[in-house]
Amino acid sequence: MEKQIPPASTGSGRSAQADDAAGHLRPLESRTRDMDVLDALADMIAKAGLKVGDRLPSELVLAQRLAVGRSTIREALKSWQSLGLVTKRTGSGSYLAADVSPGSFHIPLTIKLEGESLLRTHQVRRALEVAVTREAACNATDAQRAEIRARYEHLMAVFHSGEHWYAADHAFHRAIYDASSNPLFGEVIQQVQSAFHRIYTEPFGTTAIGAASLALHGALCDAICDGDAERAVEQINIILDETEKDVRRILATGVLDAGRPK
Amino acid sequence: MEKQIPPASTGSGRSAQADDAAGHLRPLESRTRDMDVLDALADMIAKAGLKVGDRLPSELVLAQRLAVGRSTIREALKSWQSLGLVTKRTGSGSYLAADVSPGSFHIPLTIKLEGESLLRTHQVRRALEVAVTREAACNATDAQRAEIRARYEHLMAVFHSGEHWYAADHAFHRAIYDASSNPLFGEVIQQVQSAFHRIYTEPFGTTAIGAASLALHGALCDAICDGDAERAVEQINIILDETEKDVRRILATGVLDAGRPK
DNA sequence: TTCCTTCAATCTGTCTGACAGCCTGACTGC
DNA sequence: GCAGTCAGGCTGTCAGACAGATTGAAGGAA
Repeated sequence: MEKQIPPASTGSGRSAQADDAAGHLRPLESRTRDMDVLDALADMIAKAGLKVGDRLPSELVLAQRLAVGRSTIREALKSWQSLGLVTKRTGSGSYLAADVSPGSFHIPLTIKLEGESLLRTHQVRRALEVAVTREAACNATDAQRAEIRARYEHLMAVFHSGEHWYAADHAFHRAIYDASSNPLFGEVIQQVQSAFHRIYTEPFGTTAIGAASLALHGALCDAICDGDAERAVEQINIILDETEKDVRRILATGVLDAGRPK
Repeated sequence: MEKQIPPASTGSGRSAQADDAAGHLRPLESRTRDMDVLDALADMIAKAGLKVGDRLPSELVLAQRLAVGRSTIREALKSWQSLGLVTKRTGSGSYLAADVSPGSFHIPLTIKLEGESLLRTHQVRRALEVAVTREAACNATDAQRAEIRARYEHLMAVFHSGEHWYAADHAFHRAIYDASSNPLFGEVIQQVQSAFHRIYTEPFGTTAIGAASLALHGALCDAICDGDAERAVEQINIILDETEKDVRRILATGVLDAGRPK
């Protein structure tokens, strides 16, 4: 991203050599005060055992304790805020919004909003869902399989009661992610999904998207609980096919709001 | 992430209903001044045609033009900085680091640095690489296939010359991403890879990782250019198997630096 | 007693002004 | 032509101030 790709012509070896040599250099970031503040905050959070939702000390307190100006504290918190690690409420305080353990770091993804973004994010989701489903089917513990089944039954109960089943569906899929023994899959999928929702602002789980696929979740649940990876992958693909049909229908009707996401 | 998952017990339907109802609500962001500034900046960048690497107007100028305090400008730019959209150089200015087109947005990922993070990011990469390889084999245009082959030949030329082939390998894989007709795949993979590199600071492309797989790239290139998706997927899996072996070897020798990434 | 109103303390969002250190381009002397 | 020097511009950081939002507690009404 920050590096220019050399031309494909095999002729000039000099510039390629120079580029390769430069490949050994990493931009040494000038330690700025904000970073020190964030490190200190991460330590504080770990040592104080703060959990998601807890309130951080006020900016004034932090500034005094760390012996820096409030502006510096604010800029540091701004970084975390834009990474989704904290949320700030005017007049109230800063609240932990994610698990900030020292030794966790963050990669921002940039997605361009174009006409087919919905399909694109769905494609990425499919690749990840297939992998995570296979993982879960192969590696889930008995407790995790029981959890998946419990979530599935809860989902069906909610659905048959006629209530909105967004949260229940979310919980079901998340149980699968958790069973995959690789939390990164779940994180990436959830973030991609959140991008999906930001593009198409209508809440997932209404009749618009996914309703047709709900009847198929039972087979997926069974396959995972049986440890049958191939059948599970087959089922998740069928489910995603249904969702993709819905997405294409939405694209065809041109419901996609042209406005940029805020 | 900001929502509590209801307990799996199927007993209480009330809380689940409340959560489902809440699923229809989106957090309405209290328009804060920073956001307005960022919107204005995005417009400015679009209208002025600023490209990656260009310098933004100074904070003072921006503050005066937008009639806000410099603090506000700084906090807004801090957001973009932490999202990797701009880089700031002390005493020099702020520089565009990514394509900030109005209508692009950003999803931050959190990765915990643990012993097996390398394997986890590699697993995610595998899921995405398989998908993107299949896409590329099926949908690449003739020009794109030619580009892939050119990059491959360049890669081999660089390799046989004994120089470092990091950039060339990067370019080869990127040509595949570009041929997939879904730029999102490439973006996600590159970001995951950059996380990989931040964990294991040694540059990819030295003898440590990937050298064994280089000989296998030819078959991958052929399969994609032939449009044989299944063979291409098979080949990329073999390549990733080799890389995974290297990763496991690194983990076994405990080379992973214990320090947190800065 | 219980509920509602009011209020004061607290906190964030924003602006102003200031200063040190870094960067850059132009100038100067050789 | 070239290298060193310097002034101006820019960012990083701090201190102080004020408006608006929030919150919890005190106090009054039913």
